[in-house]
Amino acid sequence: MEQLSKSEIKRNALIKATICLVINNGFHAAPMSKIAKMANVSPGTIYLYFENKQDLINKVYLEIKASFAKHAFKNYDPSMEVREGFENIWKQIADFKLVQVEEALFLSQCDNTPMIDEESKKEGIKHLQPLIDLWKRGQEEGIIKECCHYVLYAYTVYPLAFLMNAKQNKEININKKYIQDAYLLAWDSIKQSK
Amino acid sequence: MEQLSKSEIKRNALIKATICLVINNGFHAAPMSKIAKMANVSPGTIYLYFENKQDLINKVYLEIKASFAKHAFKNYDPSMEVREGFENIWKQIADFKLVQVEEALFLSQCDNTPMIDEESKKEGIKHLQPLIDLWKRGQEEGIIKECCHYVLYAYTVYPLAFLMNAKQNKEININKKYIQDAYLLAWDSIKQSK
Amino acid sequence: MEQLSKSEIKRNALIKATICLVINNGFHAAPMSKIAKMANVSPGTIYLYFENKQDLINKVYLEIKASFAKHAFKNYDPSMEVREGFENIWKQIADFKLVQVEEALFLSQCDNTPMIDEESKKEGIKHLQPLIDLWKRGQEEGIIKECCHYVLYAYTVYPLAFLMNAKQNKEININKKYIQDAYLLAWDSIKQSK
Amino acid sequence: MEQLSKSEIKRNALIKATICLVINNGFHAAPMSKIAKMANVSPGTIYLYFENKQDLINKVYLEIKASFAKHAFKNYDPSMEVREGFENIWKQIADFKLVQVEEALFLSQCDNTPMIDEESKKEGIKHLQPLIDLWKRGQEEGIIKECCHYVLYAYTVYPLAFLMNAKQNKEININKKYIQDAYLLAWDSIKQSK
DNA sequence: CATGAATGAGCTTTCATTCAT
DNA sequence: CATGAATGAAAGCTCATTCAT
Repeated sequence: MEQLSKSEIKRNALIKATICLVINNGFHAAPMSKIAKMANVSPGTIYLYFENKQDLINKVYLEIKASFAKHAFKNYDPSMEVREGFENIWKQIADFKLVQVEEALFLSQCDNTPMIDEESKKEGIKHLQPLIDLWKRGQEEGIIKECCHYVLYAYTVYPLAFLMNAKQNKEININKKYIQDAYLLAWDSIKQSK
Repeated sequence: MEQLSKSEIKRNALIKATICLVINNGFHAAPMSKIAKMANVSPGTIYLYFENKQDLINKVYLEIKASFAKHAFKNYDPSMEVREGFENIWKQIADFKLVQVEEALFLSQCDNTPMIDEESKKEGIKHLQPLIDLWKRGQEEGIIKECCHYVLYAYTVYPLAFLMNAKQNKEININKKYIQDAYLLAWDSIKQSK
Repeated sequence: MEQLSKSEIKRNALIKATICLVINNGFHAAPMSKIAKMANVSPGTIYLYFENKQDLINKVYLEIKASFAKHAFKNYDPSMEVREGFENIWKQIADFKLVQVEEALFLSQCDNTPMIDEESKKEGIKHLQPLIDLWKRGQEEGIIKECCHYVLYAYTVYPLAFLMNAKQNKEININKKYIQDAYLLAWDSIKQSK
Repeated sequence: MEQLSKSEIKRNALIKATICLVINNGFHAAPMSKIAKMANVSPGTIYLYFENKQDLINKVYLEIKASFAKHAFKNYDPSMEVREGFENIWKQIADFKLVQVEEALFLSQCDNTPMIDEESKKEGIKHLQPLIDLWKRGQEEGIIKECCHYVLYAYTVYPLAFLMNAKQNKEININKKYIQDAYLLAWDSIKQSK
C-alpha cells in the first residue's frame, strides 16, 4: 500500500471536501472557506496546493476523470472481442458510478455546466480513447452502427448519469439485474442490426 | 398574435437574460445586477416580478419545462400506434433542443445540478406524463422493453442533452440525417427485440 | 361630531400606520411602502400629504404632542391650587399614557432618539407651558422644591414613560391604585418638605 | 494596566464606533459601512467579531449594561444601611451617566426602542439585582415605600436619563449641587413618609 | 509549509422617492 | 388627487484571495 505524505493527505482532503460541497450545494454555494473547514485546513493553505478556485475545480475534475478512466479500463484488454470488450468497459463504468457516487455526481455537474475550463474539458475527454478505438474497431467489423462516437457515448455511457442522479434522489433502486437490463439497452442501441 | 403587456415584456426579458447568463457563465456567475442590465431594467425591478434569485431560477425552470412539454406533445395523439407516437414525440423533443437551444441548455444545467428546489423539480417532471403513458402502453403490447421509465428516459431523451452540448461546443454538426440516426439508436435501445 | 373629509381620513390613516409600525418595529424597520400598505394607500400618495419620511415623522410627533397637551390640560384651570392643579394635570397625563398607549410609546421613542428634528422637538416642548407656569407658582408659594423644571419634569412626568413601557412588555399591571401610588411618589419627590 | 490584543483593540473600536453613530444618528442611520470606516476597519471585518448588525447592537448593549452595573455597585456594600447604600448606588449611577455620556445615551435609546432583542433586554436587567435587593430590605425595614421595583426605578434611576438628554442638548448644566438636588428628589419620592 | 485575520470588491436585497398614467 | 411600477443608490453581508506571523 502506498504511503501518503502529509501534503498528499491534505491535498486529498481538499479534493474530497470540494467534491462533497459542490455536489450537495452546487458550485455557487461551495465557498473556499467551507472547503477549507471541511478539509480541516486553513483557507490560506488551499492556495499552497491550488492557484485559485478555478484551478482547484479544474484539477478535481481532471483527477476524477483520470480515476474514472483507470477504473473503466482496468479489466479491458484490446485483444478482447468487440462485444465482450464493450460489456467489460461499460460495466466497469457503471460500477464506478455506483461505488464512487460522489465523484460521478461531480463529473455529471461539470459536464453539464460551464464551471470547468474548456481546456480542462478537452483534456478530460482524452482518457476515453480506448473506448473510442474499440468502437472504431466494432464499426470496421460491422458490429457497431456507423455513428460518430458522440452518439455512441450519448447512448451508452451518458444515460448512466441520469440513472445515478435518480438513484441519488431515491427515485430508483439499482441492483445487479437493473444494471444488466440497462446494459442491454446500451448494447441494443449501438449494435448493428442485421 | 397575442398582445403582451409592458409587464409581460419586462418579465420575459428578465427570463431571457437569466437563461442567457446562466448557460454561458453558470449560476454562480449570473449576478442579479447583470441579469437586470441585460434585461434593460433596474436591479430593484427584478424583485417586482420575482421574490428572490432562487425564485427567479425556479420560475424560469418551470416555465421552460412547460414550454418544452407543450412542444414535445404538440403533434402527438394518444390514438397513435406506439412506435409512431414515440417517433413523433422524440422528434419533437429533438426539435425543441435544436431550436430552443438556450432553453434546452438551461434545463440540462438545472437537471444535473442542485440549483433548483427539490419541489420545483418534482413539479417539472409531471409534464412528461403522456410519454410515460405511451411507454406503459407499449410495454403492455409487448413492443417496448420491461424497464422502469427512468431507464427508458435515460436511453431516449437524456442522450439528446449530450448531443446538444457537443453541438454547442462545435464538436459535432447536427443535420436531418444525424437526427434520424440518433432516433434509431433511441428506438433500438428500448424496443422489445423478438 | 366633526365630519372628516376623504383627505383627512387618509392622512389620519397614514399617521396611525406610522405610529403602529414605528412603535412595534422601530424607525429603521418602518418603510414607507409598509406604512402605505397599512394605511390602504399607494406609496406615492404619502408624498401628497408629507414632503418626505422625515417630514412625516416630524408631523406625527408634533400632532401627538399637541393632542397630548390638550388631554393633559383638559380639566386644568389656572385658578386651581398648586397641589390640586398638579394632581389634576399629572393624572390626565397618566390617563393619556394608559389610554393612548401607541401615541405615548411613539413619543417615548422620539424623545430618546435622534429621529426627530431638533426644531420639531423644541416646538413640541412649548405645549407644556401651563405645567411649567404652575410649578413656578408652586415654587413662589414655597410648596414645590426650588429645582429647574427639567428636574421637576424628570421626576414626575418622565417616570410614566418607564412604567408604560413595562406595562407594554407585560412586566407590570397598572390599575387605579397603582396610579395613585405612582402619583404619590411624583408629588413626594417635588413637594417642598417642611 | 491591562494589555489589549490587536483583536480586542479592533473589537473595542467597533463598539465605540457603533455607540457614536447610533447616539448621533440613530440606529437607522448607522450603516455597517460607516461603523467600519469610523473604526478604521474593512466592512467585512465586522463579521469576524459579530454575527450581524443585530448581534452587534445586542452585544454593545449588554457590554455597556455590564459596565454600567460594575460602576453602579463599585463602592456599594450590602452591609451598608439602606439610605446610605441607596445614596451610594444612586450617585455612582449619576456619575456613570455624566462621565460615560455616550454609553448612557446609547442605553437610553435601547431602553425606549425596539432595537434590542427581547432576550438581550432581559439579560441586561439582571445586572440590577443588588439594587432591587436593597430596596426589598428597605421595604422590610419600613424605610422605603411599598411599591414594586419598577416604580422605584422609574422615580429614581430613570429620571437621570432625562436630565442627561437635556444636558446633552445644552438645555441644562449639571454640577455637584444639581446632582445633590436631584438625589434628594429621588430619595424623597421613594422614602416612606412617617 | 501553514495559518487565519483581514481585506474590499461585489453580491443580493431593500426602500425612499418619482412620474407617467 | 391618486396610483403603483419603476428606479437606483445604498443597505447588509459574503467570499476569493492575501500576507504578516
